[in-house]
Order: sequence, then structure tokens, then C-alpha cells
Amino acid sequence: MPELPEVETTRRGLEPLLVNQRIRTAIVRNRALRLPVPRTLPRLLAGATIAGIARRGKYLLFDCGAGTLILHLGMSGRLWVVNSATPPEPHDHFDLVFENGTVVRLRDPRRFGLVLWQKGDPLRHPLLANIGPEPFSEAFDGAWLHRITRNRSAAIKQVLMDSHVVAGVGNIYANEALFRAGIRPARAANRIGLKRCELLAVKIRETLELAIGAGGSSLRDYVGSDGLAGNFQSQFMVYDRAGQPCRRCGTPIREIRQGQRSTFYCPSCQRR
DNA sequence: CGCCAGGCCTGCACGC
DNA sequence: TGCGTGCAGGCCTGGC
Repeated sequence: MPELPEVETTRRGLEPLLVNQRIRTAIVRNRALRLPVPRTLPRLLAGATIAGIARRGKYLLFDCGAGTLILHLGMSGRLWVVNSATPPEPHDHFDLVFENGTVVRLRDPRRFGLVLWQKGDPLRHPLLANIGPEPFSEAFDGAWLHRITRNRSAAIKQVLMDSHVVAGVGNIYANEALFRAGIRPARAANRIGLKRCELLAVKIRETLELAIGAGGSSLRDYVGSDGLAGNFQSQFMVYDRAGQPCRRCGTPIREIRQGQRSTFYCPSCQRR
């Protein structure tokens, strides 16, 4: 599920429910995520109050005052809001139980997700410290994209998916943004000029913004019944549309493999 | 059975 | 020698 728009949609859904709420306890059913869930986590969280929820790339940061609960949803993670009477299902690895009865539950079948703790400034955590600029920040623009791609001969699509280049762009939105910018995914990154880097930066932001506006892609009822189902997948221009006509020009969408990931593009709209 | 899936880290080989 | 870069592999389960 989760790239930046899905994580941001989750953040926006959870924040009003959790801010100023006090944690009664945390339940760890399975510590074996991509990294082990810290043993001390329940002790650190019990009694803490959520001051806010932030996002950095695809990481969710729950501000607990003295420290931060860091969650990453990996490939298959979802956060659900349930109540304490809801029985956990097989892949429900982690619960945050609040004193008002709210339970935030992490379900992650593939267990590529993360549940971590960072004392003090969460951005000092080694996994977050070296991430590239947020796509909606001032630091991310065409000039940055141009500068950082000068010595990269790899395909632009793979460079966009490097979290050190820009935070939060994964396979879907790399494909979609390149379509909107009219750039061929296999193009060497260092062969894209400043003007087109500027266009690409704009299109990355635009694509992410549209997706956030649609509630992300295929996230469904993750906060229960308050209707925040994502439907951006119905607006995909290229992703998962191999062989189907381009929505702009009718040419069949093409699929290739880049770095063991699927890439989709329109050979007519994305020529350069 | 094999392959694929929205992520991302590590280790290794390579070229400057 | 050291660095940046670019692959492949690995972590897992589930669905087709």
C-alpha cells in the first residue's frame, strides 16, 4: 500500500483521533519486523501522551514528548483504528492502546515494516538522518534534482526511487510523475537538463498532491467507517496499465523491468 | 510450481 | 587506497 500519499493520508486520519490522547499500553505480538521491535517499547510508551503526528518520507513519527514512536508500513503494512474488544487477526503485530479505548493496530503480513523508538529528535535516527528532501519542501526543486543527478548515469526512474534523492517516492508515483513530465523512465538521469528537471520536480509534487487529495491509492477503511477510502488508483495514467491505451493518446502502455521493479510508460507521450 | 507485489537495507564489484 | 555508484540479494506472506 504505502508510498508517501498513503502514509500522509494515514497521518491525517490518525492525528485528530490521537493528539492529546494518553497511551495506556502498547502490545507487541510479534517483534520480528524488518528490524526487531525494541523490548523496552511498551514501558517507554505507557503513560505517554501523543503531542502530534509527523511524517518524514514514508515514516510516521508519533511525538511522545521524551521520544518518538517511529512506524514504517513497508510493503504491506496498514494502521487500523479499532476498539479494545476487537480480536487481533494473524498479522496484527502491534497495538497502541489509549486510555479512551481507542486502539491503533498495525497489520503487516510481509513484515517489512518497522516499529522503532528514538529519544529526543526523531530525525537523528540513523534510518531518517540521511533521507533526501521532502517533495513539498523548499529544498526540493528542479535545481536540486539537476544538481544531484549530474553524476548519476542510472535511469531517472531508479534515481527517483532513491530516498536520498527525494523522500517518499516509490514505484507507483515514480511511474506516474514521469508520465506527467513526458520523460522516458529509462533515460539516464544525467542527460536531463535543468528545464526538464524543473518540470519533473513540479510534476512529482503535483502527482503526490493529487494522490493525497484522493486519499491515496487503494487504502481502504483503515480508520474504520469514517469514509476516507483512497481511490487514486482509478486515476493511474500508466501504473499497472500494460497493454491498455494511453489515456492521453491511445498508444498501448508499455511495461519494462528496471532494477527488479516494474516500469510502465507511454512510448508516445514519453519520448525524451 | 514459479512469479509477482506499493520498501529499503546490506554487501559486493567496479571504475575513477 | 578510498570513494561513489550500481547491481543483486535478502527480508516475508499471499495471490494468481
